[in-house]
Amino acid sequence: MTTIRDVAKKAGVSVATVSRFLNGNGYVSQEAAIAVKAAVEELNYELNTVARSLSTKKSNLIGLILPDITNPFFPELARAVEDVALTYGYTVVLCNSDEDPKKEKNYIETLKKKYIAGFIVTSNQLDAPHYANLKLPVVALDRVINEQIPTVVSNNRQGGFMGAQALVDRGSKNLLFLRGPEDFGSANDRYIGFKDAMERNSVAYETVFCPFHFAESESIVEKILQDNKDIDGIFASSDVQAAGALKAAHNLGLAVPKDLQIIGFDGISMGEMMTPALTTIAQDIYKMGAIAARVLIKQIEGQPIDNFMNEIPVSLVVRGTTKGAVT
Amino acid sequence: MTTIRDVAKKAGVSVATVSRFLNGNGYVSQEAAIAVKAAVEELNYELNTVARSLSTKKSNLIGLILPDITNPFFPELARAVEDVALTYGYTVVLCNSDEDPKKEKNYIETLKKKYIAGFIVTSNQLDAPHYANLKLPVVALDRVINEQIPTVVSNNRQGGFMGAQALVDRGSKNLLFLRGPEDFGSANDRYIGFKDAMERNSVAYETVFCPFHFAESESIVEKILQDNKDIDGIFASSDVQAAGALKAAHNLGLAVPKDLQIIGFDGISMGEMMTPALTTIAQDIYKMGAIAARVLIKQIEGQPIDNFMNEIPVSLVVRGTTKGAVT
DNA sequence: ATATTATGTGTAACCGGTTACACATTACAG
DNA sequence: CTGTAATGTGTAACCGGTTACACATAATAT
Repeated sequence: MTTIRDVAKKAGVSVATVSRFLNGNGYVSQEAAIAVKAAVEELNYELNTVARSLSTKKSNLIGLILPDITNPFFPELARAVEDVALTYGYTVVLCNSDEDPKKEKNYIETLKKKYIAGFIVTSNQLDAPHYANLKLPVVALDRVINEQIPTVVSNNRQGGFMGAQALVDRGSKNLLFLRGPEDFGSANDRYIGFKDAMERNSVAYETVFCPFHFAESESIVEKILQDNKDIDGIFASSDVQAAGALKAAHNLGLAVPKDLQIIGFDGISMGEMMTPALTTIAQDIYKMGAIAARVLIKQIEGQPIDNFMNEIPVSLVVRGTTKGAVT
Repeated sequence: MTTIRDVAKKAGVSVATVSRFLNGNGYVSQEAAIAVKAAVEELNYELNTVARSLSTKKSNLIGLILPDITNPFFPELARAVEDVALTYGYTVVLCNSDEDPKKEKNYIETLKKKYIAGFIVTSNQLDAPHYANLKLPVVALDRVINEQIPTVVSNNRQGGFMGAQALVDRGSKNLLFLRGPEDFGSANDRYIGFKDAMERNSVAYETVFCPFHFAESESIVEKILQDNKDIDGIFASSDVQAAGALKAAHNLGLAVPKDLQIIGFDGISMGEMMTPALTTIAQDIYKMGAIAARVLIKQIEGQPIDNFMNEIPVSLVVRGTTKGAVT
């Protein structure tokens, strides 16, 4: 392995000059720059990032903390983060916390020791102070941690409103709203938006807490649909829940969307695979991930953050689980 | 940050002794061990892995190369790899190559510079020599690279046979087999198994190449079903393809499984979410990932590898896209 | 003409570990 | 009782970068 000393020798300068040239800081004469550049190319020199990390206590690693890699929403997000990070020369370490706080802490500790440059946090296993005390650049993605931490979220309230309104507009009179995990702020915002819409429309509705997991959603919804035959519209806080609801409807022989309309939330590509394809409030997943990555990198590189709250608009994607619009 | 020198001072020994104690190699007297242990605890010392990596040219990082993080099969695999790696003290870096050889090479180069301990490769973007020349422990997962590289794959031939036979047993007389990407060995094994079954049963069949992507599968299958109304059974080389086929069937108003039976391959949990739920040849995804991780770690730690070819049995999971067994 | 500032470079210490090697002591074999 | 092996420890070099600081020269200000 060629080192910076080899390069220095070949270029006839000191290691300090080589380092300065490589990092573009300090003074380097034109002459020296040319010599170093030639030596680097001739020797095929590649900088050792481990040595650099040891010395600078920095790295080009970004941690992306995900609660559940098995929920398609997160891989789609991860892909966007990765895309952007790579173009800026950062490597993303995916941390699947599996909704286990211990696992998440373990990841954070391990990566801090590796001088990780920062974290993008999409999970909500740990409480806010824990992230705030990290002494590291952090971006909250798809959730709010606190006002000091730059945040990228969808306009969840608006989405909640839109989904509810869409069902009402299409004739649903008895709604079921599937709330997300109680401790998940974005899910609560969706609920607030939903309630908002309910106040402006006089339709009956009920709500139920439901984890973002298919099988649980299926059984919870199936039970409710059996107890309450009037329900003719379900709005889920996530597409995975909606998939469960759709399954439940099928299990009970309900015609979707004729007897029961369903709207999900997320806009994961899996929605298109279902039958009927899922109508949903689509988040701009790629954009969210991309912005989160950019904001984190800005922070890492000490650039000013213009706005701490990036609220991304959502959109209603009408597919098969709702009736044609009743305008 | 407390260093090994702080510990040495506090324990009244040299850094070499501390290091030997920490790594459990070389001679350390009982007395010294106790003193060091106490000092470590008192000072809350934690070893700096970056410094260690620089010195040893080793790390506890494992790279997991995935072709497409968006295909649910891979996150499920990743989870298993991660689980096992974590218990052995390794950290997994997920490398989503996005089926782009350049991206994959970039990952490999970046991680080699970080003294990555080894790779688990599930992608097939690069040719065999590239992986073989890595000078690093490698495990091939869900694909074969060559005989020198330890391999974990499903019994794909058997799976191909089973799926085909299952359709025939359930009355399908005109099969369509969706082949996977031509350069993907495991998919070809599934095809071989399928053909084997075809030779033992006199049923008509046709095959078509089809990428492991939902939308393409849907349109390819829809076209074929329109051209050939006789097809009454589809066997897909992956569940994602099968999802596309199911969608195509729905688009054309075909009753599944009455008019058309469908069997997928993989056993991803998404199969349960579809309607009807997908009958499939299930791979033991968790087991595959777990074994791959263990075999890689064995290699890394210089332990002997008992068998280079780990073929994991598959199983037929009968759900809703096939008729009840005709025994 | 002198003081000050900008430009340019090299030496050597440092980041925090590992480990070769030299040196000591103790145990055991012959 | 001596020779050899096993046990135990410390010093100092090394991994491959970064950078504070000292020093030199050229450019500009006064």
